[in-house]
Amino acid sequence: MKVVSLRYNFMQMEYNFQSIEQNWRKFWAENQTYKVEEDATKEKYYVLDMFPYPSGAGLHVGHPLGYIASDIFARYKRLKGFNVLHPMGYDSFGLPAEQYAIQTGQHPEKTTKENINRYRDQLDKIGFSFDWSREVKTSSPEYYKWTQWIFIELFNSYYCNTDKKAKPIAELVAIFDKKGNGGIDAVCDQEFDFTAEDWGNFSPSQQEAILQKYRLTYLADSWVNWCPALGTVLANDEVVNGVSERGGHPVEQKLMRQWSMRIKAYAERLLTGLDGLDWTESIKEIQRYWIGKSQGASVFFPLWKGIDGEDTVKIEVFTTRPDTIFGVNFLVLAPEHPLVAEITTEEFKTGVEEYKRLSSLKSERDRQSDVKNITGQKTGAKALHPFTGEEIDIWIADYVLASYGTGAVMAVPCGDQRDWDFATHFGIEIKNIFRDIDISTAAYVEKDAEIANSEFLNGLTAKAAIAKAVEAIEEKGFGKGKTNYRLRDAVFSRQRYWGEPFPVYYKNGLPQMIETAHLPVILPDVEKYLPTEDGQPPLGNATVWAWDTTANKVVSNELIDNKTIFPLELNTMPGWAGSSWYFLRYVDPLNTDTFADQSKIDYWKNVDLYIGGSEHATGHLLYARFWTKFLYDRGFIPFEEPFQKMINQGMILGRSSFVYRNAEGKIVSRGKLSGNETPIHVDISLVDNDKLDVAGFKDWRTDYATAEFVFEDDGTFICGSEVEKMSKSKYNVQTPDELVEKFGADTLRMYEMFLGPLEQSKPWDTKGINGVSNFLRKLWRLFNIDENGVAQLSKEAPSKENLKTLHKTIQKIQDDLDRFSFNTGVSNFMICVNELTEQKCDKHGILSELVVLISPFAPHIAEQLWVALGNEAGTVSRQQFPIFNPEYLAEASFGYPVSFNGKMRFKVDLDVALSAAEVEKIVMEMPETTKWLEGKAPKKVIVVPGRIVNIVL
RNA sequence: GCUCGAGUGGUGGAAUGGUAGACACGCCGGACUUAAAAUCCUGUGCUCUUUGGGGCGUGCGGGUUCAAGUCCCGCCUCGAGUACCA
Repeated sequence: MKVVSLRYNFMQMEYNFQSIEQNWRKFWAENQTYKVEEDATKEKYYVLDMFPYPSGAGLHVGHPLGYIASDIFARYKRLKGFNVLHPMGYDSFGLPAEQYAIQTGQHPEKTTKENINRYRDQLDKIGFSFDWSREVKTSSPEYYKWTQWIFIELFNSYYCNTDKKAKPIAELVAIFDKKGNGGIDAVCDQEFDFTAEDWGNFSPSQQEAILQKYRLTYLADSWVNWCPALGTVLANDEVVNGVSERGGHPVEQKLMRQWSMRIKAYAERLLTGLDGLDWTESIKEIQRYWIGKSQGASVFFPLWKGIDGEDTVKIEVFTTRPDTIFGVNFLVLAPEHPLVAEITTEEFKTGVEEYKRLSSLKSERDRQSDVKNITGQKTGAKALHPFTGEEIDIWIADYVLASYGTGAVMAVPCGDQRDWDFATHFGIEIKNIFRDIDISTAAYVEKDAEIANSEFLNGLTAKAAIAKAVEAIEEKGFGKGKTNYRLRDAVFSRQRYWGEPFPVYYKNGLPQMIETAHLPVILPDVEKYLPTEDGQPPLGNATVWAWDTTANKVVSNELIDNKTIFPLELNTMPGWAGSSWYFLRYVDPLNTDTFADQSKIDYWKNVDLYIGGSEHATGHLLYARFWTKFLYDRGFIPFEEPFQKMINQGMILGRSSFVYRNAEGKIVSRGKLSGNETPIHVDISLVDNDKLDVAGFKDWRTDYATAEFVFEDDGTFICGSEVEKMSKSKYNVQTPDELVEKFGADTLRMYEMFLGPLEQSKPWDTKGINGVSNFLRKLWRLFNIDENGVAQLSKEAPSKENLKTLHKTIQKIQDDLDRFSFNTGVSNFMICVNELTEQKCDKHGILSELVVLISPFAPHIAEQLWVALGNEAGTVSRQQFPIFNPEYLAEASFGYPVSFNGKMRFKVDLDVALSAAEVEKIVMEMPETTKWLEGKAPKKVIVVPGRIVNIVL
């Protein structure tokens, strides 16, 4: 033993990861090793990471987790002979940079640039195989020129329900010119009819107002989530529990004129498209829920007496339970419903006004937390039940939402708990339409009861009754069957500075698109990044922000004459604009004529593997799917789903350390706590294995310099710990840089993978990193590298045992990678190296294949060893290797069944690659088999290739 | 409340219905060393034991199966999403 260890120390070159990694980083950059081009002779594979927002805090160890996994996969695919597109960029528009700008007056572009440089620096150290020549930044004008272009295309499109796709708005206008809008089945805000003649007589602004109801992006007054603290509106996915996702500020409802995206037009396709995607069921489920399809009917309830004899006023409600229509006791409108003011009787005017005022004051959050508080107000108006002709009261209540369905419901207290609560609270009589069901204590919401008191629906249960009710409603013209979606159109305006400017100017109050040839409209400079005094968005501060329609350029505001020079839009686009199509730009990032060259798009197509967090389920992932479908409809791209397979990596949490201060101000060790101490976060760099570096702690903060300590009995100071999100303020941030410095990038890469399943959230912990570090040193030692960096290995033929170890590993690693089990992949390498060490294997043939196999995981050491084996530098990173071909193991292998277990099944060693018939023969001739069969002939013999033999009697 | 996911040693975690706990950390013991570090070796689910071995073990209770961590039914706990959606 002693001799062996001495021999290694004297003769072997140490594994010096620092110089190795530095050299290869340089080599890869200089040789552009990872640059890819279209290559028709190779199959493409597109591996993408969700690009980061470059925040000021830099990367912590959690960020690279997904990047490492995708990098391993990209490298693996390259070894298998695929032409791999693996780019990276930055989602560089966003709130933090702007808030920093407000505080410091620095241009967000400057801080963004600094942050990007820092990110790039950190990323480079981890050995990613990104093709950096394809880098995109959403905040660069060359990029957002095409974001603006997509916006214009959306503006110039409508959604045709007949063909179930988006089409140019010009085609719609042509139809209007010819025959009006009768018979057109298109997605539209409102139902109304006009003839070709009407259309011709409308003024341009009337025409435009109509078109806005069809366009896929449109300007409309809508109820939006307004966040006063951020001074901007937010999309639904940016509001969490009634507060803003960023910063946690309260959000209220406000009616504002805003750009919106007609994503609702795509609701059905966004829903059905999920079926073909290889995503986790949970993300699909979240999207399904968010889209929220429900089938039912919309029913019109005429007013009891038309206002001033007018009999056209009808309240439209949406219900999923038309079978309960005879149980309707009253109607409820949302307080914001447009008809409320109109229908309210004199007697109830003040009450209704007051109720509307109170509910408008409530924030979204109050409205949510107030669920148990039942409120409502009678309007005095009455509607007629369409079937029975009964008079029913119309109420307003804020449990009815203006933005869902029609903003009005038919209340069926016997069959809906909320209606029941409401009726009970206000002492409204409840009609029971269920046979033998007691509804005195609660509504009956199940659908299995027999319906009674309902004329033609009597005796039916829900399913049949719904169909029959819809039939009757349609037949009598009271309404029609309808599908409703919870998904709402997405607000697209933000009252911010640091975002894409709209390519829009206003002529007579009507929005005009700037022609593509004159894009991009570049974000102007402003003095202040805050809203203007009169409440305009920050772009209201810009002095050069008007559009000259003759020169086609941005000019000074002073020149605005509304004849040839017009004001430009003051809002900017939301953060998700740029990220909704960036995967397309990577394909051809420098193109100035189009968003990407058609032939390149045709070659690379959509993303094969997308890795990122699941927090984007209802935001980015939905919007990107929407835009992709739109671009597909309009013939710009040949696919309609952007991300075929997706893996969601879990969050890496921080492990915070605490010291405890007692009432006397002493700092107490964990073992000496009495329970009355206050925990204080302490920087984790001062703590090793829960042991505090007391001297360092005293230096850390001046107020601790003279602190008194209560130590453990053995004189050490032990910290407490807790798992929390990694954050600067908790002093628990571990940067990858320190670990790369200390252990090397290859160790970091493998350790992050070794931590556990990729999808799982887990606390960061460096306890086990030595294990990986030892493993790489062991691997290095196997190669017996001499002073000149050359591997001293035997050219002898490998032993059967050597081959078995290698082939088993090749098989397992492929299995692991194909099911994205990177952690077991690392383990299998460890097993392999342990076995080869034990076998004292120094065979060139075995070890060179091992290097290839391990290169996706630990590319730096693999390159070094590859060269040490006498190969050309850089080739292991790009070349195709036959060890991954299915034929390889079949040809090279030898196998035999190893274990007999149970009565009918044989587990066979993994590296068996004999044909099924051969395995069957061997197994059938085994003494155990013969004994078990007792002379009977088996009915069936199932051989799972190379794995398991089942014998069925 | 509803929907989805997960519960395995001291720890992170392996395991296609087929020898549960691979691999790693940690720990115990040993070798080498003046010493430390590094390295290497042995052991390590719990438990009983006459040291041969035996019993019990994958949140709980049932079931299917020759065989269940894995499949089915009912609970418990934790996590995620969502929340008056008519």
